[in-house]
Amino acid sequence: MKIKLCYADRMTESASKIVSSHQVPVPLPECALARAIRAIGDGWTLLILREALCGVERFDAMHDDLGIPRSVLAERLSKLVAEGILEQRPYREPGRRQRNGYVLTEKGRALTPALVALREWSEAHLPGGPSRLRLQTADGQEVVTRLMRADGVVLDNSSEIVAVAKPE
Amino acid sequence: MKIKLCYADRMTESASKIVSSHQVPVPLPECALARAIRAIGDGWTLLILREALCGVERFDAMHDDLGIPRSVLAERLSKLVAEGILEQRPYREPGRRQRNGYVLTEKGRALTPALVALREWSEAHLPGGPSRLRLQTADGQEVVTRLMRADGVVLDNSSEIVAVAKPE
DNA sequence: AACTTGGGTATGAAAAATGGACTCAGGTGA
DNA sequence: TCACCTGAGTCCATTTTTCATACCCAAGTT
Repeated sequence: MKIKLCYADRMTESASKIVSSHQVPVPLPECALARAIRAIGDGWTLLILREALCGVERFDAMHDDLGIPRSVLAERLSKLVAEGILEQRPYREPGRRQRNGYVLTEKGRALTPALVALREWSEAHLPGGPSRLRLQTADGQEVVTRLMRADGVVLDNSSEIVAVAKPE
Repeated sequence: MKIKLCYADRMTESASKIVSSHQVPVPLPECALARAIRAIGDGWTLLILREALCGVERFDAMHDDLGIPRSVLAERLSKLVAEGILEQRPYREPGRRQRNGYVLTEKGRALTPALVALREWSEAHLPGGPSRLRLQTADGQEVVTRLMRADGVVLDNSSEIVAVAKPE
């Protein structure tokens, strides 16, 4: 997947044609969402982050859980470490030699809301029955995501959201 | 990416070894998050959803914006339509023949919180400067996502979230 | 009739994923 | 000591996707 570094001229030539605030071609390099997708937007990477969120740290455990080819897992793990989303944590079991596991960094843990939102969407809109994966607080309450306005008012899911391009 | 249909035996054999509530290998088919990732977790698909969220409806506009190969775009769009995330909306410009655009269904719009969360993560943790893509309410206030407990209390981002497997 | 345009297909080359074998280091048991 | 085991990878041949470019088609325009 080769993401283009810049938009074609469509934006400039069509800028005056934008009537509604919809139809907003923000150039990819100036879009935080596009950058996030470039960083973690691939199926195996997201599943690896799910494992990490569940506290699975070891190469072989991830390999067994996901059925991912070892070479792909190795490549994705090192990419996530290079990006600062995972870090290696050496550990040793009694009577075993030292090995490294992979755990989320602060930056990696900050992806929790996105993963929770995906989980909620899936439960609400995809077939497959209820999820056995629960994400909860230390005191056992389920965690959910909600859209809010910047002033803290929670939005119901019928509210209209519009995408606009900030003037450069 | 071939996601395994079921876990290896690790879960059953290791079930008693789970000490902390971390290390929770929920089988992939019983995990809503895994199902969401299988449905939309690939880079081009996420970028197409971003276009749709921005109100871009036409094949050629998406092609120009993303630089995606036409064949890949055609394949992804038809998959999204088959999954009920996008729907074709025929339109005709004056003096032009009828064509179809692609717009989000209700199910597709329900992905907004996940995409907003990704955008926020990117702005907070990836380099690249501020995003020009703004998501806001009709009255112009920025929209954000927040983690909450089920009882409505907003969690700050230092709160500990634990993943647990519901008993089957 | 010839030309244009949006919205796709077809095709061959290039890149990535897959699955299985192989490696390597350190610990264990005989 | 030496053969063997294990976790954590690397290597490689085969298959599958992507990529880029060219081509196609239907309706409207000149």
